Formats: sequence, structure tokens, C-alpha cells
Amino acid sequence: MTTRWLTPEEQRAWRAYIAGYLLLEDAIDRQLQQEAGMPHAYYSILANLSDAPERRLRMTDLAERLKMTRSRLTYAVTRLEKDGLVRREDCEWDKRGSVAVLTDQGMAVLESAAPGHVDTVRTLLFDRLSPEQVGQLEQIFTQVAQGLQGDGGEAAPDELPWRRRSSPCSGTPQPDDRAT
Amino acid sequence: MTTRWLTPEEQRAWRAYIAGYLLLEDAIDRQLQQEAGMPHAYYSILANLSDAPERRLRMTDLAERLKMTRSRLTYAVTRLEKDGLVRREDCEWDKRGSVAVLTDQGMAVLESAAPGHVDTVRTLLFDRLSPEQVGQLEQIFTQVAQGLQGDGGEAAPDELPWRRRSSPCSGTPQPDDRAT
DNA sequence: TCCCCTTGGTTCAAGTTTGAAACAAACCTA
DNA sequence: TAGGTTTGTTTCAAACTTGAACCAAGGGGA
Repeated sequence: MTTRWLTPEEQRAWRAYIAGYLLLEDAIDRQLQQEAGMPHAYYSILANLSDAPERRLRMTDLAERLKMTRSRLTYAVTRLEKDGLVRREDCEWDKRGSVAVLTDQGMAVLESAAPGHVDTVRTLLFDRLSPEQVGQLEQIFTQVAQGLQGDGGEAAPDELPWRRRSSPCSGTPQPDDRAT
Repeated sequence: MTTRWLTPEEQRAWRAYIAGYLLLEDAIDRQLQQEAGMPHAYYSILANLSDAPERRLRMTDLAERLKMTRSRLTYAVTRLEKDGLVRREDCEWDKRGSVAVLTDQGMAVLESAAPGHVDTVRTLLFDRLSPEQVGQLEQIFTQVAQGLQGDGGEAAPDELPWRRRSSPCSGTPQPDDRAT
């Protein structure tokens, strides 16, 4: 099949997208590095844990939510643990498991960094978009993400027995926020 | 000033965007790594050079176009040079300068990798978007990027004398394509 | 129960990225 | 034209990411 190249419109969109997200991620990374001493991905780990029940999540769950590889997460959590922001605990009913828990210190760091981070995201992104564009952005990337993870199947996450034991290693999502 | 947190709509958009671009970049990187033995950023270097007049560009110009730091580019070009895909030459009228040139071999590698890459971008992104969404994507990220580079001022790049000497170290943009 | 296959996590080496120097050439100004 | 600043590029160490092993432990099934 003879390659279907990108149309001029697609090329422009692609270029704009690449430039935009590179600049945006760069700016966010720098801001967080300066004000919180960690890259965006690490901040996201803290933010994600803070939203989870009991501030704890199993490594694999966390990795999946953050779209990180497990080894990357292992490395990151090790660093955050050294900094005292996260603690690792064993999962009781699955001896293979490891649970990352946000410490009080981690929560404190997160709370002190959050305003600056949110402000950056707002200033650099949302303040420049109309409400309609915010909706379009969500719609576009939701479609893209679905195609990329849905591909695998993602069996409906219905009642996996161990997810409900009284003292869960990980919990279920929750809409709260510190902006990723 | 008391932080203006993200609205629910903004939160959803932000989360979708983060997940989407992480998955997308990951997929693109893996595809290129497998089929061309290099990450997306490196492919972009080749693609960008191939579009430039005489397939050559000064390091700084290249870095700016690709939104890369200079040191990152230095490292990348050194690697590509080892692979024989790019060659470095001295800039004649500015002895500080260094020019990256795409070799024939580099061009060949690029051309063999392009179809697969474009196909990936198309399948994962454009085939999932309506024509309107493609336009929205461009518009949104153009606005974002403008805010991020325009901030610095970016004095109108009017006639810098050396840019026009008969045998330019770098040239001017050009709309052609191999999908970044 | 004994195997074998899958799953959850970590480890290790190799490759990349970052940011802060270090240099050298080009520019400007007095 | 000497001296100081800016610009173009590389270098270096430290941090981060990747992917391929590796090591349990869990889950069947014969």
C-alpha cells in the first residue's frame, strides 16, 4: 500500500502540536523542578497518590494510571522514598505486591507545590483557550487515548475480588485535584 | 492571590491531554525505535535537515526549530554522526559555528523510515479525528506555542545580513514533509 | 501435589536528558 | 583597539528512561 502522506492541514496540525507540547512540557518541568525539586512525572506520582483512598496505591495500578513503565515507576518511587515523600509497604494478601504510600511530608510538599503548578498550567494553557477549546482538547485526546489503550482490550474492570477486601492495597479512582 | 484551581472541565481536559500525549509519544517512540533504531527526537532531526536547503542547518537553528536544548542536540548529532547519518561541518563565515548536514545515508534511512512513521501518526492520531478536530488541534497548539516562545520577544527575524550570503550555513524554512 | 504459565516488581546496563560550566569567536564601545 | 559582553557550541556529572532479564509468588490443571 502506497503511504498516505499527511495532508497540508494535517501537517500543520502535527507541527503545531509537536511544538506546543514540547514547549509546554518543558515549561512545566522547569517550573516544578525549580519550585518543588522534581520533574512533572514525579509530581504526578504524588498527586495521584493523594487522590487515592488512604493515599496508597499498588505499584502496577499507579504505573497504569500514569502511563509509565513499571521500571520507570520503580526508579521514581525509590527516589521519592529517599526524599521521604513516599513510603513503600508490602501488600498483605499478595506477597508479590508492593504499595506506595504518600507520607505526610509528601503531602505537605505536594500542597506547597500545587498552587505554583496549577498556576503554570493555567497561565500557559487554559488562559489561552476559550471554553470551547477546552472541550475540544478533552475530546480530541480522549479519542486518542482510547484508541491507544483500548486496543489492548482492557476487560471491563468489574469486581475483581481482591479489590474489595476490607483493607485494600489500592483503591478506586476519585475525582479530586491537584492538577495531575 | 488565592490560587485559581482548575474547573472540572479543565481538569478533565488536562487529564485527557496528559494521558493522550504520553501514550501517543510512547507509541511513536517505540515504532521508530524498532523500525529505524532511533527515538522520535532523532528522527525529527533528520526530517528537519532533509527539508532545509542543501540539507544543512546550523546547530542553533536546528535546536530552535526542534525546541531542543543545545546540549541535547549536540549529544544527538554526535550519535547520528557516529551512525553516519549526519555530518558536521564548520561554518565558514562564523568560526564559532557548526553546521549539521544530512548525509546521503541519512537521507536513505529517513526515506525508508518515513512511511512507517507517517502511518503510525495517521493511524494513532489523524484517522481518529474529524477534519474539524484537526483544525482545532492546530489552532489550540498554535496558540499555546505562541505564548511560550513569543513571550521572549522574538524580534522580527528581519534581514540578518549573514543569512543571505551566497553559501549559507543554514537556510530558510520550507514546506515539504516527512511528518516531523 | 507437581508443573507450568502468568503476574507484580525489581535490577542492570546502555542510552538520553539536564543544567551548569567552560571555551572561543564575534561584537560593541569607549 | 583593548576590554567587556554576548553568542555558538561543547563538555561534564548527575539524574532519568528504556528494555531486557530476573525473581518471587499466584493460579490453574493433570
